[in-house]
Amino acid sequence: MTSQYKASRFMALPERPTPAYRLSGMCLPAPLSVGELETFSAISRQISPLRKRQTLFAQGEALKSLYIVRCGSLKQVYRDITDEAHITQFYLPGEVVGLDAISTGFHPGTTQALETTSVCEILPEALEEFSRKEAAEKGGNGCFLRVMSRALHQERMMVRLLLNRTSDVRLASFLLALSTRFRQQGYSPFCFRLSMSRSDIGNYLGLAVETVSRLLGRFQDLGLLTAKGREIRVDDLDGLMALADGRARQSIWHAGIVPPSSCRLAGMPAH
Amino acid sequence: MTSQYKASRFMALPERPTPAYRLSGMCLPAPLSVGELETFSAISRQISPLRKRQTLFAQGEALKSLYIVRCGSLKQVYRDITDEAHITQFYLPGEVVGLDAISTGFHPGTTQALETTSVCEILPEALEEFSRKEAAEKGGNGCFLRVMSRALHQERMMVRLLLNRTSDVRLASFLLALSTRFRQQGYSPFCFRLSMSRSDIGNYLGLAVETVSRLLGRFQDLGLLTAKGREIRVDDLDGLMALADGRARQSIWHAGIVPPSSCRLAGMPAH
DNA sequence: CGAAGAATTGATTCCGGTCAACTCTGGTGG
DNA sequence: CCACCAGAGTTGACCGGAATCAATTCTTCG
Repeated sequence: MTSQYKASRFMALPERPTPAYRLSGMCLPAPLSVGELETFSAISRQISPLRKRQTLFAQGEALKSLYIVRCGSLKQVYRDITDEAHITQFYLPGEVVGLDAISTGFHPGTTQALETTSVCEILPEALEEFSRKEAAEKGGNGCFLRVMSRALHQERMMVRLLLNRTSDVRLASFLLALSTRFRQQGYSPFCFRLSMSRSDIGNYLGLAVETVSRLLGRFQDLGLLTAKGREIRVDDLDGLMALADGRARQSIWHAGIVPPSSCRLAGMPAH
Repeated sequence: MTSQYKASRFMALPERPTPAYRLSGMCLPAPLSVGELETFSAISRQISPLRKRQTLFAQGEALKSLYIVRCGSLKQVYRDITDEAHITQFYLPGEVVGLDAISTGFHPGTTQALETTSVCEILPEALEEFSRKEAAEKGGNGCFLRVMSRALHQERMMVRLLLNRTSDVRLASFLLALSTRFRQQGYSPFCFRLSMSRSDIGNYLGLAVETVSRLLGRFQDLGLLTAKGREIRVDDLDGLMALADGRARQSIWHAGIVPPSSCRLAGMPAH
């Protein structure tokens, strides 16, 4: 037992000792790796697909099972005491739904399908059995815990992303995250369909719908992408990434193309 | 085995079936309950206290142990690729430090003491042993997982808080969270000392230092609290809570007291 | 088709960031 | 002991980004 081994006891599969992470692509919870997915598949069972707008569970409902998204997508909506709705997560294929209910035993938000969506159910008995076995083998440091830790970390990065960043950076990061996810699922990272509305995106990113719309228009003017309704085609991935990493020269409104009238200075006397 | 029991298998101690949570008091990771604290204490060992500014571990360092704060406080600083520092957490007594390192095996941020601070170390061997036992007993649904789930949930609430809320709501929520924590630790919830600087608070909440300073002044004018340096006295807890829950009548700048000059209109010709 | 929701576009407002000057505090050394 | 200084905190003036309000237009879909 080397000291190297000792030091890495908490580790699952050491991924990489990255000292600093990029902000871009941090907008969505990390999916399970292929190996993890297989593991969980073994203890889960498919349930009949959800139609658009159908809910998987409602806010306040007791946690019965965890779920893994197979295909399609869901949004988790948390309604606060002032009855305002906040979208706290989008769940895409490969992601685990329900982790945030474990502490209280009740779901903190309603989760509903954005399109026809199929999920697998991880029954508690199966998970229990699985955990027991895993714990015996690896000392309680199983992939379940790892998934959770990753979600936690992602969430912290998300806070940072949304906090000090301008609207353009937020949206660019979000789109890149989606693009990455689609690539991981074997779809084109350049051409995909948004399953969520503009207002869902705005809500999630803390932006007004109008801002999302304007930004998409602006990205198009800059040649970064083409948006037709909910169809997105990424034309300049590097450009988008530069934007998302804050590495763009200046505000996108001053990057050559004519700014919209509302941003031109109202030439007021500088008395 | 009733269906009630079955439905609550994932649950630890069902806390309450709250359908909607308040945003206020969601600013800090939940501490361990007394029971959990005892449990972990049994498998941890005290290490020599940290002096102010001393680091517990640095960003990128391999995860060796988890820690529980005994007394004092720490901040976790994440430095991004543009070398900007982001405070991702404050850790107060009773909180577990290091959970977000489990997925990669490396700490995503430097963690340093804000004041003289003592922590307990949870050695990996002890935790392993503990988890194994717990898994055998309760089917892998131990308090460790619960702590993590809670942290995840807290983090999501935090995002919501920072995202759509105005600066006054953010700061009020933050102060209330601190107040609550002090009460839980047996200290006065009305009278406490901030261990972090104004700029730390600003960084954490995504506000400029100046804004934090102005808001504290404003809160004082409104009779919500008294701030003298880092000493805080809460004078109107209900008022603060109303503010934090967004249930305050209107913007705090229009609540009677004279607004600062910079907010008065500069009477410019409206042509 | 017609109605309801989604998306775009324009005009205006305002919150909070930035820059700048200043004060206050605590720590250090002559 | 006090002078000095650096960092923390406060205050003011100004400006810009994004919210808001408002008016259309474009999509779905019953």
